[in-house]
Amino acid sequence: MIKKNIQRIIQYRMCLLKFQNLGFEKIFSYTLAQEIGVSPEQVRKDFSQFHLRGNKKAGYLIQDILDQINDLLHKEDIHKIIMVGLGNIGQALIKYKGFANRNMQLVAGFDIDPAKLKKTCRIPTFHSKEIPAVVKKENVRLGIIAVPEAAAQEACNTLIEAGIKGILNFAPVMLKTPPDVVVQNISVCGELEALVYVTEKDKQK
Amino acid sequence: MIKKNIQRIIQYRMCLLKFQNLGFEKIFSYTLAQEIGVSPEQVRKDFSQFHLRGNKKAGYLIQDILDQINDLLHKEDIHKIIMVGLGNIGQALIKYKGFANRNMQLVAGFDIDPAKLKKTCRIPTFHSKEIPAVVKKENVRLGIIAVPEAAAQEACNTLIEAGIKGILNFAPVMLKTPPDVVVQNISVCGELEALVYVTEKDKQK
DNA sequence: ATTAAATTGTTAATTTATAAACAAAAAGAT
DNA sequence: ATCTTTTTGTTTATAAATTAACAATTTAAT
Ligand SMILES: NC(=O)c1ccc[n+]([C@@H]2O[C@H](COP(=O)([O-])OP(=O)(O)OC[C@H]3O[C@@H](n4cnc5c(N)ncnc54)[C@H](O)[C@@H]3O)[C@@H](O)[C@H]2O)c1
Ligand SMILES: NC(=O)c1ccc[n+]([C@@H]2O[C@H](COP(=O)([O-])OP(=O)(O)OC[C@H]3O[C@@H](n4cnc5c(N)ncnc54)[C@H](O)[C@@H]3O)[C@@H](O)[C@H]2O)c1
Repeated sequence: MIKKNIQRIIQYRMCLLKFQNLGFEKIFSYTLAQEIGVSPEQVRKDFSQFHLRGNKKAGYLIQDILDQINDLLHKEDIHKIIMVGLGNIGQALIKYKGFANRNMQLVAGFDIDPAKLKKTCRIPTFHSKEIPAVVKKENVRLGIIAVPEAAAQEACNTLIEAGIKGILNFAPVMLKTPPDVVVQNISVCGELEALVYVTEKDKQK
Repeated sequence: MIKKNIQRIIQYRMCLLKFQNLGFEKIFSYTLAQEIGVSPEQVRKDFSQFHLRGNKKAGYLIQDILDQINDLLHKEDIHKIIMVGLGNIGQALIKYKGFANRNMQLVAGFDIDPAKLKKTCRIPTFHSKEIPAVVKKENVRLGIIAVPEAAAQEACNTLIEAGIKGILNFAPVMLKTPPDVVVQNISVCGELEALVYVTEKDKQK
């Protein structure tokens, strides 16, 4: 549902950061293309569509492109996220150190199981009934659903009701949402099934 | 890289199982379409491409279509998976109960940190140097990478060398692989960044 | 028995995405 | 100063994916 070109822009950004950390100031479409596994034409087309300009014969100025991509992706802000479900996946995400340097911040976790709320934790945790209050107080727009399949739609409804506009869903169900609420699904088993399909097909050749 | 139609077939399967558990024997393209958020024409087109036939005016026989999709997805076999990296994500996956009923089985976990290998665990764990031996002995074709970014390509190379053909990668890097080894990336931050982009764009309207 | 309604499955049209082609500009070489 | 090479950026072409159209068939209704 989300356009492919913006997804690649997100990848280019990571790649540009990598090369910048390696000490480079400029980069060619060819290099970026190789890194993320597309054609150089694709890179130039994507850049063109987002008005990211380089220099003939001299490639792209990494800092310049990064500044503009950061603008596009609203990297001037820190994006607050709440998480519903503090089980296996929930705990793993809470412990994850990688959010900060992508300007993401898990501001609170929620569960209905009092045992899960007792654990000391890097972020404040509350009973799910507190979701509307916290979302309003912290002005949060993004939520992660990490509850069992059976509870996912209900959790989703609560998030929508509270004013969340983007949901990352780990539960293996398609959530029903109004048009102004966007869902991205992460399906570990689904991806593995797709891998089985393609690798078994390759085998036959 | 993996075709969209097969990814939807995987979704249809989950949906068919759901309706079967609800007691239904037949289903219409319209219902499936609504459930996974596509048009009925898309469902019929996908089914047509995989030779999944229904009955005019009577829809699709759930059991029949399931049997055929199960064939397509090689659901007659249990697919063995190994995992490299037993940190936050690795532990969450090991504890995950949902693999079994999708015919997936985590058969071993690997790490280089002896502390991680000491923990008692639902599956056997080994030092990473044992990867080739285990892959060969168990005849594993799928691997999950859940190591830090800096170690991901090395882990990937080890898996490839050992004979793994499909890799699910949680590290935020694009892995370099030969053409016969397929990678699926799971990028939590990337998905969140995409959500920020679309939800902020919606806001402007 | 005929007609109407519903639903599939295929074909055609449209849209979107990717790839190819190439002109324009810049840098460097002769 | 002129020519060659490199690389961008746009335009054109091709391919892939989605949507629309509609004939064919089945069921049910009159
Ligand atoms: N763990 C994994 O590796 C993994 C992999 C793929 C998919 N998933 C999916 O992610 C989701 C979470 O998986 P998990 O392994 O962390 O499960 P889990 O059972 O460990 O955790 C689920 C948590 O949600 C809480 N919960 C239940 N109902 C709730 C509600 N209505 N409101 C708030 N909290 C509620 C439970 O108390 C529990 O703490 C599941 O849908 C699962 O299918 C998990
Ligand atoms: N935890 C999350 O929620 C989360 C979210 C998004 C992405 N990721 C990505 O997933 C990966 C794992 O994240 P994590 O939070 O589980 O990290 P972690 O640090 O908790 O775990 C990484 C594990 O890998 C092991 N390891 C390091 N080098 C290794 C090697 N060469 N061979 C085998 N094992 C090795 C470490 O000993 C450690 O146990 C990272 O790349 C991270 O960026 C994690």
